[in-house]
Amino acid sequence: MFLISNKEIESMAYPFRKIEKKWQKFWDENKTFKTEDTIDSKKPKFYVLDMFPYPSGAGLHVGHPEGYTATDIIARYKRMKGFNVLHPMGWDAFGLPAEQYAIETGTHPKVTTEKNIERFREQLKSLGFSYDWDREVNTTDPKYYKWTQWIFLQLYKRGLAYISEVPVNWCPALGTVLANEEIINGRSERGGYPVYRRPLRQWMLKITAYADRLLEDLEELDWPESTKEMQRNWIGRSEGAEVEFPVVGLDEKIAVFTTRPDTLFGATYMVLAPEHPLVEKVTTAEYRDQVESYRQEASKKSDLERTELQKDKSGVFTGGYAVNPVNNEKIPIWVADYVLISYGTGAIMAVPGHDQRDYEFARKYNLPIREVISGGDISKEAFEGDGIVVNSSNNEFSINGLPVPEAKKKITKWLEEKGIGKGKVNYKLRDWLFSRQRYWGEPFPILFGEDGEILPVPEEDLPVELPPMEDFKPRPSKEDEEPQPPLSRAPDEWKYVEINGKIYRRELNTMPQWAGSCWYYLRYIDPHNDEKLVDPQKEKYWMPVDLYVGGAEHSVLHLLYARFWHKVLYDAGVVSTKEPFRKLIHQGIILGETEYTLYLDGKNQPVSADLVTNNGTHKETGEHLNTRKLSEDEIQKEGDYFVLKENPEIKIDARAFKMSKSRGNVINPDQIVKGFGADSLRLYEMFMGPLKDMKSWSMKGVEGVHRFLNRVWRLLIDDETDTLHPMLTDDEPTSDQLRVLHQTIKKVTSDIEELQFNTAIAQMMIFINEAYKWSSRPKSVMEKFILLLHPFAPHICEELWQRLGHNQSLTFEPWPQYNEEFLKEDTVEIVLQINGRVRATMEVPIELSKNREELQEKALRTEAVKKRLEGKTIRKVIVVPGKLVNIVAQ
RNA sequence: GCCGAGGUGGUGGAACUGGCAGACACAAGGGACUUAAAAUCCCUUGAUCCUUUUGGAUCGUGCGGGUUCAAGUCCCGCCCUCGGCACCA
Repeated sequence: MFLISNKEIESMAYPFRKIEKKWQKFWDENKTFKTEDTIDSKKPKFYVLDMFPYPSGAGLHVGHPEGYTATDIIARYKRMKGFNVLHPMGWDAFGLPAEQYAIETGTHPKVTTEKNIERFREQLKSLGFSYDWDREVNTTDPKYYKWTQWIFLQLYKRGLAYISEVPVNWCPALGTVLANEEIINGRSERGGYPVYRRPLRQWMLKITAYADRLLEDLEELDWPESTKEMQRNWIGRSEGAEVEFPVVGLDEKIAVFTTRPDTLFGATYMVLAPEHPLVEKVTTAEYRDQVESYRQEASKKSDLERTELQKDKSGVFTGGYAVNPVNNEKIPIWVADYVLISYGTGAIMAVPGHDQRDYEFARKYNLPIREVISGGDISKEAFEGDGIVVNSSNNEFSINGLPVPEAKKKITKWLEEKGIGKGKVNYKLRDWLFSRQRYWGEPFPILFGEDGEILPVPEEDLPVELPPMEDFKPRPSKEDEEPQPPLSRAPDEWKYVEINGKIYRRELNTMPQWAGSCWYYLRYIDPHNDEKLVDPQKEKYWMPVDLYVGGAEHSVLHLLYARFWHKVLYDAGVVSTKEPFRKLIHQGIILGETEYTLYLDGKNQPVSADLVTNNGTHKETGEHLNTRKLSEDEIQKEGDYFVLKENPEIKIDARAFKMSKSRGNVINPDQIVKGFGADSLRLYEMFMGPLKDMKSWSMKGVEGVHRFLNRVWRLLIDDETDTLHPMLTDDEPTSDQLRVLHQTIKKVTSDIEELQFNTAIAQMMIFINEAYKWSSRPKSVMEKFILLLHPFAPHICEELWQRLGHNQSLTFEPWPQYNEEFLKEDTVEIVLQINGRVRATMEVPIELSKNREELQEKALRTEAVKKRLEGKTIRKVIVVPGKLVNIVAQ
């Protein structure tokens, strides 16, 4: 066995460790990337922003540098293009992730947060990102959250922040309430704990007041269509009517919202949500017990259970009746949890003939089903499509014979005239639940008097600092107890404030994680301003953000909240743009290496993958199967599947998985930087595939780009002497050399503009492959190439630039321009097709390739073509100048 | 179920407004250098078939149709994967 040591591998590679340290130190000491505070308004600006990270205890993972490298390439490129570039970084350090980590490790969040930030900063610096570190922000810094609190006060002043006792999503395991957006399938997004509904007094932000503007202004944004669509769905605007149904025997009316007022005559019963306040009044003595127990039952269910059981609708009759105002029909009132208290009015008119949910319910409980729109077959299913209205008239009014859209208009107008209803717009979007029963968040700048008076903390007293507390942990509370936030255990000096002889108590809840990240992009513009959130002159110059890169998981939460706050600040005159982020890109997630998995049964016999369910059990026997990872030489491809080499009957599962600790497929960037260098990591992350796509990691791929950088190095540096390579010359470049160079300039430039970094790198590889064939390496050509490579692999380029005799960083060197003259080739290859199939090619001088007649003639004179055309009649000849000649013959 | 994105060699991926499918890289195979290995350099590499060779033929971008001189790209119908939403009245 011949083993080689790491030392030896190192000696073969270019000295990336030395180089990267050297230039990181240089950039740091010289503040190379500092964006001047005084604005040079003669220069065009470019604001390129990353979604700032939660400094988690796990440190950076390979997903972070993906987006960060992309933005760094843009930042470095734009600087060379003469732009004034703002490229900052900071920390989203409040909130659940940081706090959970603190709880798990039993250390105070302030301590862990500081430590984690330290580590993140070091890791980011080790990757050579060109951030202006003088603008670093930290959401947990009182100087920062002073302004988060200030924004809250603006919201409060405008009536956009209010306290309300509403049913909230209570997560006992986390000891806090959560926003709707933080719940996935009835479980907390963080940790996956069950969530229950319970009423609590909470701060709410009136995002619904901005629903229309949030929807409309999406139009002008250069964002992924899928993200815009998600926000549209989340806002969920629907037009319809609100109609009032009087309750029989009571002086009460039940208001319902419907998008189908045209089906009013088909309403045969009503349903109230279990939480609806009128349930008690409507319920008759006879039905009280069952209604009560149904409500009890429903309230105990978590959201998860309520949605999981959705297939089987349940409900109970209240004994009460309402009157359908269009036909004075007496219809029964039911309670069912398929009606949600939080949408519309919490009550519906049920039209089983034309709504599938009502249909199922009516079928189950034998309620009448009536057709009022023709076109379907309501004996089989509800007809929800457009049709012609039938059976819909009373003595003074009819919509019979009208198509659905017209019927809607007509009946809405009539309802308004009669005062029994009106046109209405409803949103799925609900007000933003803004309180958390947690320690690690911004305190609210709010005081309560003994009489319940709400007193905002005066602006000059901001920030309200978080009190230092040893015991910061949330207390999971019992279901029936009022939750006690950690701040309730704060010292009395903090909790109570005396103003004009009156004692006030501070708000004890804290703000949610999203508060600090809603506006951080503004603070970067003017990070040290103690007088203002941001100086208006600077804001006007830098906003909006020109490019924002971050994960698609923030499509709704962060990006919707930030837009909301931005619009409020716009109305308050703090910012000058309606929208914060002009262009948005989501980087795709990076999966672990592809794994080939073989399934084995209890007797250790292999089981073909098509017999295995998603949960890893046998489809036929239900047996839980073991797995074994296979190496690539144990498998082969057969048709669409991978199979076992030694037994091709057995199909193999070939998949890449999300990186996770438990799976053990997590790639740590530090380890890549150590083994191959930051430049290799950056280059590989960009070379993997299109930025937006999901892709899986490959160590071999990293080695590949590392080899490329080695080739770049050795093209310029003689390994033996560690000096400039003897083949470097001051010769005039040849036209061939200029052509490849200028093709590369052109391709790399346009690819960077379009964020297609993988193909830009491919072109640079082509250049290097070509350059190795040359007998001399003109310095002027090599220097241009180094400038092109620089945004991708800055360390190696700075070093080579310096060794080529420059004593300034290349950061502000002008970006190379390509010259169309050099791209021209003397001849062009023209493809000759016969009946659409390529049969030959011919070289023609460039000027001739534009001439249709000559091309056609020359093509027909070509031997190979003549041979093929023997005995055939030419029907047609298609000539595409500069490309091809296609001869159609029979 | 609904909405969005996507399916191209052994792998990751290229292909401008329809004009030589598979750039670039990885893997694999062969060769050079070396006592040997590593590193490096050169060559081959979609599949099947024909030919002694140079070379040639046929098929091939999820599946089935269509438009066109020409389709990965356009149109119609379907299948699958990923992401999101999901009693929203």
